[in-house]
Amino acid sequence: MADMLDRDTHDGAVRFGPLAESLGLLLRLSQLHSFHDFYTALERHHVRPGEISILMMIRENPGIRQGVLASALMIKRAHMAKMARRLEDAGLIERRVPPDDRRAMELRLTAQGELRAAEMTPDLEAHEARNFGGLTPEEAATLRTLLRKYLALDAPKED
Amino acid sequence: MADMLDRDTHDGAVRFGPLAESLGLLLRLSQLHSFHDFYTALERHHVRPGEISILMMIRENPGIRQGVLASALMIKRAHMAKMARRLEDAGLIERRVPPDDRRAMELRLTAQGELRAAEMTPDLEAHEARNFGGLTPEEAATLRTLLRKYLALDAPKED
DNA sequence: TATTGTTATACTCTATAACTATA
DNA sequence: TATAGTTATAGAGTATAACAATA
Repeated sequence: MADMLDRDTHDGAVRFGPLAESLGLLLRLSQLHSFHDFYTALERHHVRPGEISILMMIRENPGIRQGVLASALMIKRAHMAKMARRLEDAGLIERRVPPDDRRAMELRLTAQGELRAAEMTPDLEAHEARNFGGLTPEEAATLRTLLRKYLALDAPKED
Repeated sequence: MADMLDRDTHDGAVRFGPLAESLGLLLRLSQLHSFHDFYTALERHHVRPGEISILMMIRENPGIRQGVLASALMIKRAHMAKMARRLEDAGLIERRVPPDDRRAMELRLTAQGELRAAEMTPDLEAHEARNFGGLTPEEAATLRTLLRKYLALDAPKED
């Protein structure tokens, strides 16, 4: 269908060419695609996109230190500091200086934070259940497995 | 080592919990992971990350219209207008109003743009060849196939 | 009326470096 | 000296809405 195009006047289908083999671009477009649904699904909770994963990760790892969380989520420390402060101001997390290292900052959900996280969970799950794009559930499972391996998510990581 | 954790004082490995099944988060982290290498590999060409895919896409689709390109790359029209203008100012692309629709704007690489694209190609290819993360080349190929299907990249798309 | 591109604005995220207080 | 977190700043991406020209 696209083979009748004038070589120099584009009208119909877009050719990705070698870029269709670019893992980086495919990941970027896939992330945008996924994000679009994510955002509309979670919009009503009035939490910023980046904050949701932080809340959920703190729920899974109570007492996690800011820097550890930042590196797990590939967020810069400087940015994490701002977001953590904001979540504290919003009353969703508590930040506590541990006695053994007074430079550090441990993060935990407050009761209100737990509530908000619980409120968001159904919408998150609905988003995940819907977020298959053109994939079958089995293909989506394979995709997740490959992404985890790509990220070496189970192995310990350096900064 | 991590099994002696107090339920509430995190120190060792980070638990992703249900988030390890979140396609959205996995895509986001993977994209950041990939981008990190991409950025350092292409840094010396002094072209912004977003501009590289635009140049490469115009090379593949000479005469493509701004809006079509924007939707293919999932960039908002307003943003594309700025980037296209910038690339034009840099002398890398030419923007031409087609006679059949004088609202539109067709994009083509200039000679200088072709040169820059050609200069970047080896670094792009080196990045792609390196960008397997923890995957085997076969797994990376499967990952690309799944992402293309997730994106329905071959099928025509709505806005 | 609808569409293409443009401009303007505000917000989010990112990168960097300098700073403090602790270790 | 090195590390954890903070602050400040600049840059890049994104979302939205209002607008002009054209269809």
